Amino acid sequence: MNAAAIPTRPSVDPERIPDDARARLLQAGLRLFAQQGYSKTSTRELAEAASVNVASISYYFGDKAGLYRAVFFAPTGSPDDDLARFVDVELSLAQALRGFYDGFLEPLKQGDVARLCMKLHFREMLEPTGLWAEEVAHGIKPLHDALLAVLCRHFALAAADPDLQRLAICLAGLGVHMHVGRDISEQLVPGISEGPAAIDQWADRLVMFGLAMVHAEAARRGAPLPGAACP
Amino acid sequence: MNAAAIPTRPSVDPERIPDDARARLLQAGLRLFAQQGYSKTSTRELAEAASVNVASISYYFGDKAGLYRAVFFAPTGSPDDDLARFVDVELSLAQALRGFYDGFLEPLKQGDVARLCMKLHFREMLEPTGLWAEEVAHGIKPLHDALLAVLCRHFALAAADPDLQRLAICLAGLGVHMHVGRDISEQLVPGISEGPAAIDQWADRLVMFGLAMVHAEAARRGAPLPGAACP
DNA sequence: GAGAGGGTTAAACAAACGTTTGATTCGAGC
DNA sequence: GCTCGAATCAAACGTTTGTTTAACCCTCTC
Repeated sequence: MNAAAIPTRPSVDPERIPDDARARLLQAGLRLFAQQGYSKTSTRELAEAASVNVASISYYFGDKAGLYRAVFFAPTGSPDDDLARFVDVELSLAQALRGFYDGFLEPLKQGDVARLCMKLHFREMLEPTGLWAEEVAHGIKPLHDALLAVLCRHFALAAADPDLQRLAICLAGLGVHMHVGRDISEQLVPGISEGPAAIDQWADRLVMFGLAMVHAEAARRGAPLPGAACP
Repeated sequence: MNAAAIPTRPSVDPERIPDDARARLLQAGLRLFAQQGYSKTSTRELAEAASVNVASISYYFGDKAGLYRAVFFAPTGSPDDDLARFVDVELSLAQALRGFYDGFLEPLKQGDVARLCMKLHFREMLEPTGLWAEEVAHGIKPLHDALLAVLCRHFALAAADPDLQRLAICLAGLGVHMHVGRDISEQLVPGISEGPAAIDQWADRLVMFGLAMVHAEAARRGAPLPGAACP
């Protein structure tokens, strides 16, 4: 079927939460794709979970891949919002790191939707498709570059060198691991990430650990930062 | 077909590297399952990659899932080896962390086999099946507990509290991220993880960052460790 | 009331899937 | 020379896959 023939979201009323077939398909798609992956989720399973007919998938999204694309790029909180949390030049290093990790952890405090959305994105990490490349370019690369810029500023560097890249990757790694390793952490230490209070405590620790890593890198360079733990 | 009828590995000669159909299937299975996942890999694709007939899969492993199981639990370097690297009570904290992260990073220095094996395991992390639970119990839990024991010793604690658990999870997170986020790191900073020399440099940094995190936690507790950066 | 058209439905489609079958080849053992 | 069993093969099995078809509601418009 011609892609141009696919009907767009009918009657886009931002005021009322839509509960039509299209919305239910997006909802079911997010849950099923995130929980069991693309290939293991059949169109009939999707249709049944959304309480719609199988044909609705191709009717609204062209095909199964179209539904997946729509789910993947569904409103996931603008990446600019995450950037705004920590790029401000007025922010101290600790404040910037706080904003950086808040961007990672806040979705965990919200409902299952945001969590499933994250899981879906991280799933693409292991089986890179075309979508993931786009996500890296538009969602992750800007975040990484922004973090590098913040670090450069505090290190008084004109440009990032490999060691600063490694620091940035490790800082991000702490945040990534909160999502990727969440289930296994819960299995090892039940309740360690359960509830908003626990997430807030994680944020405190991530900031503390991140700060320690930055100061360690500064010390290695022989140029301790102002406000370091040991002046 | 009865499971008991599945022929076990014929003529187990540890001296000679076997190149029979069974071995080639395991090899192809590791590569294909790790690269594109279980569902996206068809039996015909496996058979063609291994240059064997499709029927050989059910002949040697019962079914496709049996081949996957065999690949998953194939000799992946005993978990005890990883433990032995850092549990020695004689080791300093820095030495223990060095051993801990070496266990994570050494597979990255070896050939593709070890790397694919890691990828296969981390893939199970996102779609937990029965196999993953077993891997957690036998491969990851001991590692986590051993790391906790080392930390307890250096912190002079009788038992681990939640904050020590968080520290251990973050320390492990740095190692995990080296595998999970490797591809994307390479995409963000080409060459950052290419070659054994780069991996060694990563090991140095991970130890440094890990040490900084431990010391930060000690400082937070108001009980700096001996040998801290700022006595 | 006739017509139009978006939305939904059950049924059917070809293709691909995992698995099984039965025949064939090969080499060792008696 | 013969048998037996392990190993391999092409072919076919029945199921499930994603997708499409054509008919069928509805609710509006004229």
